[in-house]
Amino acid sequence: MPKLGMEPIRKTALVKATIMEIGRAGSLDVTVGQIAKRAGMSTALAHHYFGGKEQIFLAAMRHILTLYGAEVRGALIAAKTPEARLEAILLASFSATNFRREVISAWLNFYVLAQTVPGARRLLRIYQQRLHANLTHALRPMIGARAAPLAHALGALIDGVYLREALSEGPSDGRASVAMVQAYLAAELKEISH
Amino acid sequence: MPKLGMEPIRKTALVKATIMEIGRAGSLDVTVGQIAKRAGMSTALAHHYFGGKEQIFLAAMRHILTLYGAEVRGALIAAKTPEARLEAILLASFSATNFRREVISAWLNFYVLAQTVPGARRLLRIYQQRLHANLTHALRPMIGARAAPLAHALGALIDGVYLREALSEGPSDGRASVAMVQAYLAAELKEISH
DNA sequence: TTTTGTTGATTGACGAGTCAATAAACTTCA
DNA sequence: TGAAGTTTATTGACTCGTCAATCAACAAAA
Repeated sequence: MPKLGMEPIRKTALVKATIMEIGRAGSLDVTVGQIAKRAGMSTALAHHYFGGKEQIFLAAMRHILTLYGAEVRGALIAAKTPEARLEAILLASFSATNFRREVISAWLNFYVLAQTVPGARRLLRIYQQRLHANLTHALRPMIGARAAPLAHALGALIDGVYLREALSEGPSDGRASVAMVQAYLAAELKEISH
Repeated sequence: MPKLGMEPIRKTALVKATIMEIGRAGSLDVTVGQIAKRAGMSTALAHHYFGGKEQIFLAAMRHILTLYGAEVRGALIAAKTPEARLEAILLASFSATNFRREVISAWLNFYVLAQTVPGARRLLRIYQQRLHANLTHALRPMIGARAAPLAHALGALIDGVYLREALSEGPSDGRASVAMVQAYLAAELKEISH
């Protein structure tokens, strides 16, 4: 019973199902059949809308990156001071939306994907550049030229916290992670200002 | 012409081939055939010695972890002061042996593997605990009770640097990474001592 | 009747693991 | 010493399962 305008509905269903399945499996060893089933349709339909498995993965990755980007942007408009901007970025990075096991697992696997699939690599680069730009922009008024290298380290630290979270047993604690990164930041900032 | 005592030779050949293949593919999507071919033998022989693909992977992971552990231990015996101990750990972590693309890629993929395979998870935990213990031990004389949380952050930072290295185009620069982590450390240490 | 939605069935490829068979080296003991 | 038996090394060929992708066909809306 084909109602029209199914395409966007099916596509978002597939994207969400993909993220959930990757999170469940903990790897990219997820069949189109599993994804399609979770999204409530046949494999053939998944192929019909996306053309192939790789494109489904890329769409899922794009979706996660888009969500994350939107959340950061939203938090940034309310932040007026550099300090507030930094906090906004951190809070968004470790928010309940982004700091969930499935999402973290998907993220980790996208890193793997980016090693072989140019499209995935491009997407990940965009995320890294945006994060770096946001951090640098917030840090520059505070510490000038040393903003760039510190932003670099901060980015690595954030990624590292994500990576470890992918392995931890218990429920993810975003607040603790934010606190840790902020402690680092505070130390670096105090150090620089003597 | 079967000379005896082939088992250890074959096994190490397979382990090395596994690491190289994972590095080449950038993922765990590596067939036993590819591994066996690179190691110069038939698939059947690989199965004969290891029993299955998973065990080959685990052996490769154990090998990497062992190498890393040995290097850290070796660097630590020469280090007498806490500062020297910290530097030793960092230098070993980003040494030419451990900070090569294939090894980093294998490392990243072992994180993925650890999400599903209990054996892999156990191995990775051991690595994390050892790193944490080493860092804490070096830091305690310097900052007492604050050693543990700082070691936690340091571990995450190191992992994060690794993660980013897996994606970077150019050749890996271990020295720059060491410098970055040390800058962080210096800031934290100065902060704590007022 | 053309476009959009949808699926069951099928294909073609690939890969893990098994097996039977072969051969060389070691062991035993008559 | 040397024949008989045992263990270790090694592989080609095969089985069995899985999965991405395709296709033919049907349904309903425009």
